[in-house]
Amino acid sequence: MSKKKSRHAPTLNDVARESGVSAITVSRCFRHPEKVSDAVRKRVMETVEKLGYVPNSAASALASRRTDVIGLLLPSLNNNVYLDVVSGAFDRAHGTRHAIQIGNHKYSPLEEEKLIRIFLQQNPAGLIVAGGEQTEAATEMLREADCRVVQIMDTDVDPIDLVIGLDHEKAAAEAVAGLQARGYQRIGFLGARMDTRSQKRLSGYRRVIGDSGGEERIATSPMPSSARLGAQLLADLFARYPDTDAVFTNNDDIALGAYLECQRRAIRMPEDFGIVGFNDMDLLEELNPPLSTVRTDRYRMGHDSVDRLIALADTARPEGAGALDLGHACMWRGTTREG
Amino acid sequence: MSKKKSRHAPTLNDVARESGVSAITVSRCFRHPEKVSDAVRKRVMETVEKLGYVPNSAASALASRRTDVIGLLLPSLNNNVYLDVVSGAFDRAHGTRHAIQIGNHKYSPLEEEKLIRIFLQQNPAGLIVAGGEQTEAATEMLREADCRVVQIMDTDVDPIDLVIGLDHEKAAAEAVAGLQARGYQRIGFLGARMDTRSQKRLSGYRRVIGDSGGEERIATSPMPSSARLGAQLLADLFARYPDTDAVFTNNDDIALGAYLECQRRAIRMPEDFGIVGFNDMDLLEELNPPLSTVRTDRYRMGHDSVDRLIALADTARPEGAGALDLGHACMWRGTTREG
DNA sequence: ACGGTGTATGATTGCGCTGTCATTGGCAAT
DNA sequence: ATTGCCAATGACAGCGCAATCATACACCGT
Repeated sequence: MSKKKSRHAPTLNDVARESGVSAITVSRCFRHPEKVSDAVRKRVMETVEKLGYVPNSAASALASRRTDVIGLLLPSLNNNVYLDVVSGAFDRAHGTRHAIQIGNHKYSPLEEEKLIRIFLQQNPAGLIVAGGEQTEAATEMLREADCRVVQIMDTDVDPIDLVIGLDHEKAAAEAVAGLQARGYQRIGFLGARMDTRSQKRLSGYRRVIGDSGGEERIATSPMPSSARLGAQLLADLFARYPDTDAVFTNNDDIALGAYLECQRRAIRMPEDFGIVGFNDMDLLEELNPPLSTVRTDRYRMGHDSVDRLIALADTARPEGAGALDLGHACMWRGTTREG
Repeated sequence: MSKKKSRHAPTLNDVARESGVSAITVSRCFRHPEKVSDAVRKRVMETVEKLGYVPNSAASALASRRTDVIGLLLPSLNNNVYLDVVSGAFDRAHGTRHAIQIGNHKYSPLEEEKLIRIFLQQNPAGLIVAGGEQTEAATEMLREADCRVVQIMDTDVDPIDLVIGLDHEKAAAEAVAGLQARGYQRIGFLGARMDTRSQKRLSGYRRVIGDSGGEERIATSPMPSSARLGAQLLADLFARYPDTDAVFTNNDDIALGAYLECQRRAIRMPEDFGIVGFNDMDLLEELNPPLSTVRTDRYRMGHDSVDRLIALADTARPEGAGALDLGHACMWRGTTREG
């Protein structure tokens, strides 16, 4: 039985024997390279290369009670917004020993709670949640978790370890105020799905409209956002407020739908009607006229949260939980008049 | 030391003790439920529920030399096409013990080879590759792999276990023939990135144009596709072939760019110019006029490949590798004349 | 009553790695 | 030379589970 086992991946022991060191030293070359002398590490790494050794992550996880998995819990996978987050996260994790594992709870807090439980049970290296409306139990689990947690998308959530996002209320307020500054006076709000972030954008809209003594003109739907829905919402808004002269929308899909509806109705943009979207998906800039929107940096949210998680892995929960505001940028383009 | 350990997830042994059975029986309740009597299984499952036991996947993987991970190797994460695949894969895996792990090789065969090696080393439950242009070594590894492999996107690749996709050459040919049937006579091809699948679409175009004795009018770019590039490619094509009266494009991004460029040039669609895209992303149908395209079912590719992999897990490599053609559908809409 | 057959359950072992603690040897301070 | 200290390395045990083989028992036909 102690013959050479063919077709069998080399183990840590194989590398150790071949390099003339003990197994634990080989292990250290991977986990704590600073604790191994340069000479030995070099020799070991050459053997690793030669044998094509790849650490067995299951064994490592079992022994250390810690996986190299970073969980990424998202509310949707049908949405470009989260695709950008995923893309940033994967780019940062690439080449490290960390793997990103995605969970999709489809905007269901209960589902999210279940996913958090499952993920935490596997002792992830870190967890990224794009939440904002977790259940009590979920929040409690995250607080008790013995891995660092990054909350992304919003900045105004109760922070656990680190928050990376932007202030949706403020961004919306700025967009609406920008519309006013550009001479639009009867500004409406179009929103779909109306999750917590959409609610924040709505309240930013409300604040500015309220402060200026204007009338709220709101059309929303619980449906997921789409261009088609955007067109319907605009139609709905016009039915109720025919003199509306601009809309700020929940997101770019809705904005695009409104934009296309305006084209169908031969409403001139930006002269007679203004539109501002939210997120700045690539396409908008190519339209004629290009669509104004609020740019957000989703890629960086994904990228930076993984980056921080790798840096913070195996550290204790920091005293003061931090917030990293990635900000936003209003992109005033062809669907709004000059300021 | 044998006090009750607080803050410690219950293990299989805890469940076993609590239910009055042995550990292996509890294990069997999860892995091979049919081998346990109903009465015992019910009792065990109640205990599982009561203690909130969740199997430790690292330990399971180590002991069984098999993880519950299904690898999904993709060439891009900046693309709606693959997002749909991901979405389908996650939906199918949801609620099973299987986890999807994504790898993004960014259209680099060498990177893909590296990812395949890393994934295989962890003994995945299955592997999904959206390839078509693997390196020799990569193909060899997949053939030798002791997990089932599903190749998606194309049907005309050399199959390993199972192929799920569509015939891009045929789909393209049908689209171009459709343009001809609708009276367009000087049809161009617009393509970006020109990976293998794009090449197949191009050769479908070439075949039909050649068969009809027409002239090839081709504008391509190695850049990733985008609406902006689509506009440029159309401009390029017009510069060389001013009398072109229709284009079939590599994908919808390019089609959209061409569409917008036509709008800018005030070229009337479908009367004076026809456009057909590829993939059918949601947005197209909302445009004025709605954009004609070839519909492909990416969601189902993701969904079904996970489905098959779960069914085939732990089975031997089938004798005759199968191919599942999900087909396509030409969506003749507003950018092409009536047939 | 008997052996044969099949089903349900258990005992043992080890998967590959890393945490912990022990050991070694070199070197500076005394 | 002695002590103390630190850096580098090693021995050992065990993480939680499932494969394997062993065992117990019910049930069958003869």
